[in-house]
Amino acid sequence: MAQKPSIPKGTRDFNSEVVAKRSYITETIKQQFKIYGFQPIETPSFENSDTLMGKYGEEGDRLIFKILNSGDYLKKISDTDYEERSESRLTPKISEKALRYDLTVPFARYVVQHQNEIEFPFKRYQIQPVWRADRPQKGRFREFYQCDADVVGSASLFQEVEFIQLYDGVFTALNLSGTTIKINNRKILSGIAEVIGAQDKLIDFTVALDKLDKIGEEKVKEEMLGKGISQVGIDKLQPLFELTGDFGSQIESLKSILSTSEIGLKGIEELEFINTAISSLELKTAQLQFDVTLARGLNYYTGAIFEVSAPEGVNMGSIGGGGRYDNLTGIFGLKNMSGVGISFGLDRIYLVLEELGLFPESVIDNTKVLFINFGEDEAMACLKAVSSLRDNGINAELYPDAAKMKKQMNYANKREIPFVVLVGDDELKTNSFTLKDMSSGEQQKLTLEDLMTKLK
RNA sequence: GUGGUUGUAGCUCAGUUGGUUAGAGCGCCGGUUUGUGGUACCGGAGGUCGCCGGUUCGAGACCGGUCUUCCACCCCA
Repeated sequence: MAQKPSIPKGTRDFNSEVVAKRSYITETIKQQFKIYGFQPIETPSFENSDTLMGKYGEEGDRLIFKILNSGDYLKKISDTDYEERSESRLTPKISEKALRYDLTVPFARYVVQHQNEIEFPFKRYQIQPVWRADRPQKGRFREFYQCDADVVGSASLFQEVEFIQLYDGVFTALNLSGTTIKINNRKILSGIAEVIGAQDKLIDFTVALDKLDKIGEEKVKEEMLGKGISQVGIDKLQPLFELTGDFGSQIESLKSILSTSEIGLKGIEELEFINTAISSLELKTAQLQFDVTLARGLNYYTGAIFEVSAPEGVNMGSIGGGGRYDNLTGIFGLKNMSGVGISFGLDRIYLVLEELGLFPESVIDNTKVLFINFGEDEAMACLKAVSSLRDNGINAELYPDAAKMKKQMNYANKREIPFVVLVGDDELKTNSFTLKDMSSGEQQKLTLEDLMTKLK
């Protein structure tokens, strides 16, 4: 055999069964998106590099797949540029396009570009693949799907409330109960940074705090100290590490820490509003949890931030995330356009549903009946019947060759087709159809009409 | 980007300190059975041992590189 072909690292082929299961998830999500009033849009798989670069931080830029210019892309490079071997100077000259890294930034670009045609507040959803040049590992691919819903043009906190309901709605519809929607507020993080005198180190501070449940209190403090946050400041954080109790009481203790920070108190006020609303509306299967360590890497969030974790016992990173961004369209020149959005990680949700055995049996829309081929005349009669079945929405097929009976039956068996129809000499003469139930082995002679009703 | 791990038949995997012609189970194809699948029995096909190079009289096995798998870190869906 020749050298086997292959696909790039971190990409996957999907067989029919996987496609059926994946589309079960996306259809469920779509349905919920529509119920909440979101309309679909799509954007190109690649954008101009400057649309994407610099929007996800240094780490993000490194993970963006760059597309090499067409033609003789080295022609215009000067000798000095070439000799310098500076990646950051050379890359923009040989690559002017890049694969999209998420759906949020292209969406912001879309809103700014089409602002005059859009009715605000604008509610859109988008289900498309994104690409990241990451190293693959569990639940992590280089090509994966995001399912995003965003609203721009409204600063109302009711949007946040509705998004939490939407999360709950989707996971309930997928029969995935026990998810936890973690919520925090960027303003609270800013407030804390302010109180401990580390406003300028907000990112370092949040990245370190985010690791609390993973590496523990001491290591977090070490990392903060290492990043240049003062010991005095870190000591002020102590109450943070001792936060306990329910949503309400955690917020009360935070209030005292943040009493001197205007922005911090604003964040708390927002959280309280959302929590009160959700408490009175009630969630179906998900649980809303305040998590002060929740940071989320993307630096465009300015208000609420969300992250959804799978039910306890399933080892999987977050299966969804999102938040409020007050100025995302600002980077493309449209000011004062607050937005908030959430994302579902299709590929990870798939892995979770698979692990918990939550896919319904019926997701695969298999052929219902196979007509055995006995020869040209018989096949012709079969095709007529097949056509009427198809007209009635019954998945039917005719075995294309007059192969041996055993081979044809075997095919039906392997494909798990539940019924076969036999039309030979006898049936041709009497204009009838012998229907065989593959699981019981029973068979009976029927008219076309009876066949139709049996298979419906 | 850092560290580890994996690759032998379509699939799951054996293969001893380097030594003849690389094996098993399942699957596949054919037959027993020319209008009846699953079971049984019989027979058969299928491998440049991921790829490139090195050491050796001799490499599936040892060494280097590379690609790939999975995992952890970083970061993230």
